[in-house]
Amino acid sequence: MLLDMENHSTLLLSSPYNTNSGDSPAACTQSSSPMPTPNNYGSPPASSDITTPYNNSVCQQQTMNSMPHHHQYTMMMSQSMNNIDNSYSSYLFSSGASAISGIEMGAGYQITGLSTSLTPGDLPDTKDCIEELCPVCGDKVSGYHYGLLTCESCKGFFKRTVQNKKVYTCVAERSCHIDKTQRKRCPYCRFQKCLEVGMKLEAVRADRMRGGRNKFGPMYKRDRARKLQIMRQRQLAAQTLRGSLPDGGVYSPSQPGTSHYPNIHIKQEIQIPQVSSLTSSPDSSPSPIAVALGQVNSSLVQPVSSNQQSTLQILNVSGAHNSIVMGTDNKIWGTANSTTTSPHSLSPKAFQYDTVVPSGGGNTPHSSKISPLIRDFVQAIDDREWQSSLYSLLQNQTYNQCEVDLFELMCKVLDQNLFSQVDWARNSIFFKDLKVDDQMKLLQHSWSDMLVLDHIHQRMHNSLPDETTLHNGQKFDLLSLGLLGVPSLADHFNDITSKLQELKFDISDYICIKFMLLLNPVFTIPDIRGITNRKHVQEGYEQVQQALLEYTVTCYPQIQDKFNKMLQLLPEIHSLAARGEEHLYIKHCSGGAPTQTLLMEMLHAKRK
DNA sequence: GGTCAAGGCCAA
DNA sequence: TTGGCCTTGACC
Repeated sequence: MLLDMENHSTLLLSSPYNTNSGDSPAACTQSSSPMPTPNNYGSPPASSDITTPYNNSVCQQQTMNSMPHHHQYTMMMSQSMNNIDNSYSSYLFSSGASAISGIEMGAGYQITGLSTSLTPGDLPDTKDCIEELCPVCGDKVSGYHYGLLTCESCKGFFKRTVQNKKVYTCVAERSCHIDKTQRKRCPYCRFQKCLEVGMKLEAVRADRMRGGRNKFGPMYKRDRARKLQIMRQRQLAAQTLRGSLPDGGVYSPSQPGTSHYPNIHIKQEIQIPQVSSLTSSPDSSPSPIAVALGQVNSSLVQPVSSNQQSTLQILNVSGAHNSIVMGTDNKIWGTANSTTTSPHSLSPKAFQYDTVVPSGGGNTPHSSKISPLIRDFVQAIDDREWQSSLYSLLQNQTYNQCEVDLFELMCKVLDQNLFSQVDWARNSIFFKDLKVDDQMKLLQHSWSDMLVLDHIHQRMHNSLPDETTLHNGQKFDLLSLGLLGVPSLADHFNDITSKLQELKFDISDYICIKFMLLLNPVFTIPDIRGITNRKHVQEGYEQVQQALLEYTVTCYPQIQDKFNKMLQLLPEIHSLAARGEEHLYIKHCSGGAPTQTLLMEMLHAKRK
């Protein structure tokens, strides 16, 4: 049963959304009745294990195309796609931990006061120097509410909506702009935005108990510490730059979006929302934008607790095509994919080296014989973040949706993976020492290869199934992520995977190959322009190459020439990735793919 | 005892 | 229904 739109026009006219703000008719209607079951509204049947009452919607068929795709992180793209270098550099420059060769006051921070002689000891607290804006409406934040910093108004709105199981309907395009003055006009879009930016349903207490703390307390604390650190770094950078100005100019915060410094972009945009919800913010499973902007230290990511796997319902385990339904916990897969024989195929994990070296027989080397380089690589892997982020995004994007555009959803997941990839690279040895321009060029030429490799890794070593059932009942083809949306590449993909399995491709192989893909463009594309520190890249590549060679010889003596056989598969991976890229590019040019994503920026960058 | 993120209250 | 302010109570 869909809400009758005509009947609701009456409600519409008497709605405060019409009168309180804005001068155009209200865009949405709402119902305060308890949320109906999905079947009441003809939604695709949901899994029986879905316990949340918020999976229902009274909306009409809603595709991702009609969803507000203006994820605010795209607002941070200071340049158009035709200016990929500057645009992408904004992500990298915004890193709190890495090079600050320019200052991009992103993440919604506003400097409201800058001392002219700051020292680490007298830097102001975050409260004194950061004024964040609500990621939902842009109003002033009043504190952490339901997972992230929001204003008091959106806090109350979110609480009422969840507590009272409100059901809203948008009578427009479900992409209503939400800001301080218009937030009342469309509660549907407002609530969608609340979810998009990362407000957490589970933070609203079912028992309505007052006071106390919830499980997010430590996350808020870390988030504060992180923001304070970023703020301090930016202030110090600003101070440095100020000292270099010929006129000794002083930054004036009174001019939004401007600066006296020609190369400093002081943005006064709203707080960067979380692309994914629920587990995404502020740090349990970082959103891609948070990751790419350097707001997240991956080491802070909370692991998915083991008991969260319990409600996973495996609907179908059949050969290589496992199918699962997302439970209400943070776990989406947990069954061994029968196509793999990896000993590490129980669940995504943070790898300890001793668990990933080949075992059994007399060929097992003591881990001390393994290169420290590889040991560090492996121990830095934490696939729980990847898993958690994926789940969060899929859950969030299908929350309260009858039907979503699966291709667009895939693009969003790829985009998120891309942000994670950028963060991984940016914190990686060799790469992190490069100038941002060099980093950009390397990533632009390797991102798709690495996405394909990552997917192979997730399937082989983490039992990623080929399909999952979304909360709204739709099936999502996880394998399409590895194929970059080209189903016809499945055979090629499986062929590569099979060859790697024959070579007993393991975690160490994976991470070394990934590094080699990242650093490889210098050699595969000798004329790549602008790499200023080719020597450093080359040295890094050769060190990883040597470490991998020694590793394969030491640990896999029974596999003849494993090293070279693996390298021979790289062109195949590249070929597959290139076809996927081409497909995505064509889709994008024909308007069939989301715009203003990092994914599309990357696609365009290579074609400049 | 202070902090602060929950829920509650109530005027608009 | 909204949103500012108040109360509560676990955690530090």
